Amino acid sequence: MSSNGSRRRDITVADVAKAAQVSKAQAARALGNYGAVSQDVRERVLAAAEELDYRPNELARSMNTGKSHTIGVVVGDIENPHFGLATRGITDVAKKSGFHVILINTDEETAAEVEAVRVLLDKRVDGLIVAPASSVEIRHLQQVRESGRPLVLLDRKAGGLDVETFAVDTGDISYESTRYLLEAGHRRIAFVSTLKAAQPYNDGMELASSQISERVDGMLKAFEDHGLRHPAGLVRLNAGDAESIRKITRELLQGPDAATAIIASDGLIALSVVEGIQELGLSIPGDVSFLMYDDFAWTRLTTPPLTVIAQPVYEMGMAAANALIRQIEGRKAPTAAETLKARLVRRGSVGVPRAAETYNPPSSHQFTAS
Amino acid sequence: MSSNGSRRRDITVADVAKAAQVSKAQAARALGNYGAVSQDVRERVLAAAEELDYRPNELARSMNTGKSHTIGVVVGDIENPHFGLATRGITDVAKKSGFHVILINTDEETAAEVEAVRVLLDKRVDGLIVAPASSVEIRHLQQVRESGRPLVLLDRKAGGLDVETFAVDTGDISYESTRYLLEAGHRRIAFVSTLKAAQPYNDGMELASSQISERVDGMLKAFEDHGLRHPAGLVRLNAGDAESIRKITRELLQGPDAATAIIASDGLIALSVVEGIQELGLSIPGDVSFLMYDDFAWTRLTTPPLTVIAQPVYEMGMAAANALIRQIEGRKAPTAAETLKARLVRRGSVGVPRAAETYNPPSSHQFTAS
DNA sequence: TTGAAAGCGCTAACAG
DNA sequence: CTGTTAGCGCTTTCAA
Repeated sequence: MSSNGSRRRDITVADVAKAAQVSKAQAARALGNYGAVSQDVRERVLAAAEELDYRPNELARSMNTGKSHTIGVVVGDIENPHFGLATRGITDVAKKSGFHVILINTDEETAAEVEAVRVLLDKRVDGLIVAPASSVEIRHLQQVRESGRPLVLLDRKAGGLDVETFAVDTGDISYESTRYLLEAGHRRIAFVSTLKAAQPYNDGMELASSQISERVDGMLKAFEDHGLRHPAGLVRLNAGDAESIRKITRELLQGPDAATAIIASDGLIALSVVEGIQELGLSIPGDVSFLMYDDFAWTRLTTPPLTVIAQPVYEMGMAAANALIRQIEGRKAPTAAETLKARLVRRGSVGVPRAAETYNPPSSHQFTAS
Repeated sequence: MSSNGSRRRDITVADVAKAAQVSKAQAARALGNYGAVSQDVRERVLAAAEELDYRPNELARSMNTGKSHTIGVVVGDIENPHFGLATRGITDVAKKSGFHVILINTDEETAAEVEAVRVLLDKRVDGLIVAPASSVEIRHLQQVRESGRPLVLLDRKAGGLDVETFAVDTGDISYESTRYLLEAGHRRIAFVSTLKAAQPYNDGMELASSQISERVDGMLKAFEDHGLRHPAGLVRLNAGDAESIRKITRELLQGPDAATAIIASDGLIALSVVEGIQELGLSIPGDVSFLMYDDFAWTRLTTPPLTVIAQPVYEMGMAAANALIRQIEGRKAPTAAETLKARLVRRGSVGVPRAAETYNPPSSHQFTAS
């Protein structure tokens, strides 16, 4: 009965209305679940719709209501589990609230991000969640604000932009972690990040990522408070593909001024740094200590298991989505914003540096003190 | 000049037309880049658009043209790097062709998948890429086909559905891997999968996933060709969360009939299985041999590095997206479909089983023969 | 080339 | 409650 075979044209409210012998308006009301419809009419319409296998055209609906029930998400790299998890947090919350998610990848290019935001706006998404590639180039985000469309920032802050932002505060944890390494006796502590920069890092340089700049600052401050100065050349940016990361690792670990500890700025970097260390035939933590951001499951499987900075990434995604949806629905912000705190998980990859052993011999090679 | 301040209403073609002193139709033609427009008009319109900061309403555009330049992607679990990578392949290709991607997660629930497909269709996506949670419950996919909307399957086949499918053929590689283990002397080879099933696995049971059923079949066939019968109780399904996987691992590895080798069906399972093994204080490959599907970077960092079945996941995503876009644009299928082949990467997690050592003492503990 | 006018499928006023 | 009549912003006839 309902097999329309090669019928090309979609069934519309008009068709349903005709079949149910009511006006288009009544059919639409019954179907769209708004306005006033008698029980009788509703039943006839719904039955007809069922019979005809009617499917509403959400585009037409959105055009009228102005709502698409879709939120746009812009991230740097979906392939990075950090964003994979955050995205999962977003989609889980979105689904629960009846929102759909359009995802766009930027490869951490601001140009791609500008384009992505534009496209999403053109598609009339109800709101945007953006993990800005740069904390500085934010004109396009400013414009989103001005357009009045809800916007929430994820993972990174953007200076001078008045937007709800959900980013783990890594300044404190960077400080804490660095102190931990300093107390273990490390002085040559390296930090490796993918952050793109025109020049190699030098002291006091402006970093375009709030995350990275927080981390570097935290590290420098820890040194300072320790009465020390962070040695030059140990903050390495532009750690892009696996090959370049391994190269950086080799450079960091060879020569008389080799680093005794390396901090990897994310899980993808970590993978290549550890590979690089292994390639050099060095052992962790015997020869080099190692610390990384993000607590992925695999970090517990290496020998030794890795000491990591755990970040509530999934929660961050959830919080961002919740906030955005709240904005979309015009509800007020809760009085107390949840805080997203990172945590240092001490496992086995941090030890006492070789040089320190002579004047500060530890009972065990592994460093586990406070 | 162009600061409209608190202007709420969006700029439309009508506004641009007025500003450019041409008809709405002409403005639309110039803006939409179709129809015939004189050089003069085009310039005036474009200038006016620029001046007013006009942005087309893609919804309205889509409603007329029927094309949304958007493809819908439905996967079981974005958090699983397997899909993360595949999704990356899809989005990369999509972007290059000017398509956008709407992503929906199903948690491997068919009900959620049915809903996801419906939503995407309602949103009038130009085409769909689905990684079906079940190879059996495919009515909704059948309906997509019937509706005439382009559809491509990813990662898993769906029996009896005439659809272009991009899935790595894991039957052969399963056979090969099992033979590899058999030749090393293993007889009690376990296979752990997340596949949801009402009952524990028993011989000849119908599996709802083409992937898993291929893998199990390949394994059984290898045993058969070896003149053996695969022992009962070693194919374990329903390996959901980390806890249940560790429990399964413990069960598999304890008692007189313990497995001597475990094959993990994906990277997420692998993580927990290896943890489970470590918790039992067993060593790989000394006490248990281990093999897993998917070659993630971390598998090279464990001690020993893990022997894996590498799958061209990114390529799979790319191929699926290319095929879908080709269908959408109405181009013919290429004569030769690319094949997606898995590859056994022998590293250090497969050895000779304890029992076999007595009558077949290997020179080294590690098994590396062909 | 151009412009007027008629839709796309739906929601939203406005009378009954 | 119900139906009629306008739109939403754009594309697409169809004449001019």
